[in-house]
Amino acid sequence: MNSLNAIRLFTAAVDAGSFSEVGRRLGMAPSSVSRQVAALEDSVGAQLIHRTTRKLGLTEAGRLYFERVSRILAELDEATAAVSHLEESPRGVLHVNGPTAFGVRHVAPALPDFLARYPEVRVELTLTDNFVDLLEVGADVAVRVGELEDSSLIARRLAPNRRVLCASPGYLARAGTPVRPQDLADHNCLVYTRHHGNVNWNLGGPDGLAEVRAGGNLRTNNTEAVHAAALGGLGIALLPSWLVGQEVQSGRLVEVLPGYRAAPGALDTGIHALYPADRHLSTKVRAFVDFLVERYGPRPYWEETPEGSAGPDPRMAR
Amino acid sequence: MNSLNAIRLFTAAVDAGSFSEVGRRLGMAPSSVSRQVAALEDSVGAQLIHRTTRKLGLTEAGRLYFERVSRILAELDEATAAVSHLEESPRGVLHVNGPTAFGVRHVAPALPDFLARYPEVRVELTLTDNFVDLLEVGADVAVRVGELEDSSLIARRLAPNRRVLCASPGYLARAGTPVRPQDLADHNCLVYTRHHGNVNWNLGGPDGLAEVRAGGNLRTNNTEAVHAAALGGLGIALLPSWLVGQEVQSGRLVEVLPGYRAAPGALDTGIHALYPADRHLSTKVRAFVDFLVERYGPRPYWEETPEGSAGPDPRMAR
DNA sequence: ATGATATTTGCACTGAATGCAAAGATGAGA
DNA sequence: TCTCATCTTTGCATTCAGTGCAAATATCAT
Repeated sequence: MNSLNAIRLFTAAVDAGSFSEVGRRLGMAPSSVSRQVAALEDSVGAQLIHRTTRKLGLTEAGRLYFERVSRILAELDEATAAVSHLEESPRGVLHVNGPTAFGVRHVAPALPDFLARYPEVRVELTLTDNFVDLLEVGADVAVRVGELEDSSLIARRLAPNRRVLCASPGYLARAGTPVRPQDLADHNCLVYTRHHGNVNWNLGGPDGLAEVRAGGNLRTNNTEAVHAAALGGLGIALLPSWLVGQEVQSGRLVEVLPGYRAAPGALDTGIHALYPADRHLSTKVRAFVDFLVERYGPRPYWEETPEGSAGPDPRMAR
Repeated sequence: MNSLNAIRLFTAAVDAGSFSEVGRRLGMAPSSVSRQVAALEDSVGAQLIHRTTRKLGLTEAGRLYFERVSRILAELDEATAAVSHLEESPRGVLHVNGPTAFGVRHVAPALPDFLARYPEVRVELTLTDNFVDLLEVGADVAVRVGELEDSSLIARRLAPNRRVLCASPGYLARAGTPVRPQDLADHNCLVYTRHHGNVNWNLGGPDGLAEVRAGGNLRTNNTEAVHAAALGGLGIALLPSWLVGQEVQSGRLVEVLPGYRAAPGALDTGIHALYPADRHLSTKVRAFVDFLVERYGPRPYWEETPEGSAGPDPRMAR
């Protein structure tokens, strides 16, 4: 098992023509150089350098070894430089993982700006709705909405995840607009069932928490289906603001009971970027997470209401 | 300055998929593997492997580094193997240096047998009459006749260097044959002058040393010239046996005062092979020197006389 | 839930690498 | 020819990196 340092000293000695000169250039004792080269010769089992007090001369074995090894050292340095280069600035392929609904609406639209800012980065975006192991899928960073599995990953908060009640103007015109949480019992509530059961909506408002039994003629485990049904005027839905915010702004949906929000629960811990807790966080991951934090900001664009501050204190949902 | 061992452990970890497995295969503690890889990551400045308690996953930097580095490691092992291979058996180029006269007569004629025995060796023979630095000319081994410069070289005795008196039959018929050393004063002595001066011949015989003033109408610093003159019948010469031995055997020259030899002096220390005093003597040099020792033997073929043991005890010249 | 196994870190220890000084060797120059 | 400067090598004490063990923490399978 020959040491890399010994090989470097050997080539340096060939270049310099003297062990002492190598010591001078590299700031070490000539005896150390001598011993390292001698150890290398022992390890390869052949004399590499003929030594005289005054001159060094390469053996045939030494000449052969030098030619091959000096090229190899250069390649090794090059490989190290290439890896270090990767971390000088955001560069290379960035694997991003996230849920489909959020990814389509708020990650993919952000990528043009991100890639414009970092031209040497290429993004591979994989959108999956089941929680995947970052290592399994080979992702560098994941965007997660809601629950954070406890793991060795680092979570950086990107935005709050607030759920609001909303319905289409058509439905409200037909069925009326609730003014108190209890009124929901008389409405067709479109229920997203994460797992079986749990059909109650916990709403927080000016007068504290109110648990409302939500029921109607649609229950599904797919948020998009709830969304589509609400847009179609089927009833009142409890949906995340990032999903309906812009439709509320455009008027295609109307916020119901605007003073009330889903009480913070497992689903409402916020939107986070997750990445491995490595000692060396790659610059491309850091750049991407920073970019998302900056883009969503403390108050994401999907939260903005046309009237200004119509909603309750946004800190409530934190 | 990254350690070669760390790189080997890194690639081993990628191959094995686990630090513990590497430890098991290489017989070391998993913690050592972990630390070496961590140190490598610090040295290149990038995370190479994502670690989980259960799985290892390559970073993009790690993938890039692994691809390049595993090939480089293979090349390095190959280079080491190539050098070691050189020393498994005599192989490669053997640079031989020697004096012209001896080389032409006794080294070059030996090479066919040597090369036949060691087919993988190629010989580069350089014959020079001035003493050269082995390192300067890049020689692996030198054959030297006579004086040995004191140096760090190892000298292995190949044969004695005896000088004998001889003349052509024609000269002796014309000028008579001396029977005592003192008779040489009346003969035309062909003098080889190593440096200026020193025209006396010190002869050893049955009755001890005899210093004879040698003089004649030819003095030269070239042994070959003396040789040619003696063959031409100009006079009596004191020449090394390796130069005239076979001509004495064939009768073209006749030994004069056969009981006397040049007394051992600087020129008569013998014929030696010189090679660097390296800790690793290359097999090709050892093979060549052994070959010459065996070929010349304790009594070189040029010393053999037709009558058997006509000359004095050959040990005298030692 | 529990057990087996994974990585990592603290800690003590061993061995390799280092620098310094001295010795031996060689070439240049007086 | 002698002396000096400089080179390589070796002995010796010291330092530091690398190692193994044990404990802590984390994850997957049962």
